[in-house]
Amino acid sequence: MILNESQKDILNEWFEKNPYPGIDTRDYLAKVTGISEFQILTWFQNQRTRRRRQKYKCNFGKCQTQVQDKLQFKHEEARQIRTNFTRSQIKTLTQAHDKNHFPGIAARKQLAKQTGISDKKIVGWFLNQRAWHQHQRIGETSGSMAEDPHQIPHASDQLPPNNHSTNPNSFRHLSPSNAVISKQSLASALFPPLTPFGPQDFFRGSMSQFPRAKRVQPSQAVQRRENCHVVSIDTTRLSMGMTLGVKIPLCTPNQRQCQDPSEHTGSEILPSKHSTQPPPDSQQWLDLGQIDPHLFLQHWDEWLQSVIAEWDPCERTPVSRKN
DNA sequence: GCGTAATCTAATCAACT
DNA sequence: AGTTGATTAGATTACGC
Repeated sequence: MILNESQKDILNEWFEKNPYPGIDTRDYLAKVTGISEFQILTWFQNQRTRRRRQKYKCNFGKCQTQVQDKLQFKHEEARQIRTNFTRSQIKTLTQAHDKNHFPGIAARKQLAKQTGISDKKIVGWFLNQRAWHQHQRIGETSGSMAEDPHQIPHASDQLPPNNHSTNPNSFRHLSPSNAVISKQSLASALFPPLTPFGPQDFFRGSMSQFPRAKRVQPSQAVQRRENCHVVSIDTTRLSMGMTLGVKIPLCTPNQRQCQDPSEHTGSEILPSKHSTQPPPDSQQWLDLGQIDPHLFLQHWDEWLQSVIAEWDPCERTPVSRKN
């Protein structure tokens, strides 16, 4: 869908006033422009990202200004009133989620019709549900790893059946023994203090100057894994205070295909959007115990140094990117 | 205070220009 | 090749109970 000029004019005008419109403004704009509130939301999100990218290209003041921008508009407009889904709605959504974690537009429309929930809320519900499952899975994996230090976490494991009603994001309340360590801790353990903004900023999402973990779309995951040999590491064995499974590219810095370690986060191993086939099994993943630790450490060191050497803070990526 | 819907950023895609 | 709308993960915020 392409917005026409008058629609863009209206949105741009409102964007100048407030890049963080609340639900009332978005509803109003939806009426005025004739496009959905969800599309308004998406348009503003894309605009913020792209204008920021232009504005702060090669600008180290980004972090500070971003925060200021957000604080300036935050809370000025109300959020959408929190929805309480009914049991039957949750049941319907959960059943759909069991069948397919990535419903397309057609499936969502069907669900919207069935439940009376808007497409936007369905998208949000599935997002939160997947997030909950992902962290639940990691939590279970790290918990079991503690019992069996030889067990390698395989991100390609099938997702467990959805037996709970609704508790996405409750991973935040995992007990310490089960908790997935924060990305900040992971970053501080993985990266030397050469990063200009320190480990705290490294993974801070909106604050990040250094690229955050690169994601792979569900439909891409299988393809990329086939092109890159990766070592799946049980990081609990590295005594670095980490419990999150990390996969490290087993290739030299000159091998361009798999330089970015973040391409191999667990999140990339997702069911294909267009396929009901389970992800390839874990046979392609090498057990750390199968390789020479010295060889591994050498590659690891080489890789780290290459990332640091190649990283230009003015560029958004430490290594070459597809685009 | 807890559970979780809503919202954020960044990365990425496909379709279009 | 650049632009744009859409979708995703992961993180965070904030509302309702």
